Amino acid sequence: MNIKKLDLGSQKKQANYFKYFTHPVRIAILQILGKGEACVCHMEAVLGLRQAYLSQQLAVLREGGLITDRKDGWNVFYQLTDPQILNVLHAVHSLISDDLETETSLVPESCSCPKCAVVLEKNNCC
Amino acid sequence: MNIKKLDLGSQKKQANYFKYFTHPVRIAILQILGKGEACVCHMEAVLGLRQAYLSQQLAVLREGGLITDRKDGWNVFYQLTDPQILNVLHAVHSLISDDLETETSLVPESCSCPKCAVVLEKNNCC
DNA sequence: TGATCATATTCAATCTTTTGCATATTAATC
DNA sequence: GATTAATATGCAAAAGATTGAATATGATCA
Repeated sequence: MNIKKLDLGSQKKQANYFKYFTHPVRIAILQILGKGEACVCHMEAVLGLRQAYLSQQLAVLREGGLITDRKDGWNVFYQLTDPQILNVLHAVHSLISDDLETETSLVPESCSCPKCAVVLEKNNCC
Repeated sequence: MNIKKLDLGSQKKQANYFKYFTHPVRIAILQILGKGEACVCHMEAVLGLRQAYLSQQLAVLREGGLITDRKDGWNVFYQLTDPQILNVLHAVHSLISDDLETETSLVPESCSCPKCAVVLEKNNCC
């Protein structure tokens, strides 16, 4: 039997990329950004997590090139680098969802971040 | 600011599922099975990896429900539980491939496993 | 210029995954 | 029934990821 180890270069790249998706908070962040750009304080409100912790996970995604940031005064707004990232999430979701569970809404009861303030005024909904 | 931690149940499930994809050998296995069922000795020949090591990774995928096995005499043939698993691989591949790299062929120079023996006889190719 | 608000970084403890080695199981053949 | 071929399992050391606490940066406002 021919035992010659392939280098699996392409598979290594893919495996490494998948690591960005192996954390519930990172998935939640990507889902939020899938609906449009958001600042850290917004995610804080939506997810109910401490800022420092979110900032760590955002750094992981930023270093992986999945998200980019844009500074605007006090706030830093993040967005997806490539909307195709959502395809990855959808592929897994449709594979494992029992289609009975209601999708977590990811809508905060209140959010005082600059973006949401406007929306809340108009819609009474973030 | 409203700090009420969501449970992120759906995101946890997804994050856990992604863990099956974070290993180059597991990705290679899924790619091989994407082309049809295969026995362990075939993957051994294709990937040039030791049997015990492959068997460990197969156990991970089996326990995760991504693959199922079928015994046939000396051999155990594996196959994908759900062909949609390939969608996940494709979504990431199209996201990160520079489209210049040639896809690793995953074709062994020789393979004496029962299935390949037949193919090799006919095609001189596994 | 000093206080404050939003966000980022560092570091260490803990937990999980990976890897390699040795050994076990099971079905077929002699 | 002993042997062999194919595959599986258990365990421990090494490597990597997660988490939390403390602290740093940098823009704005008074």
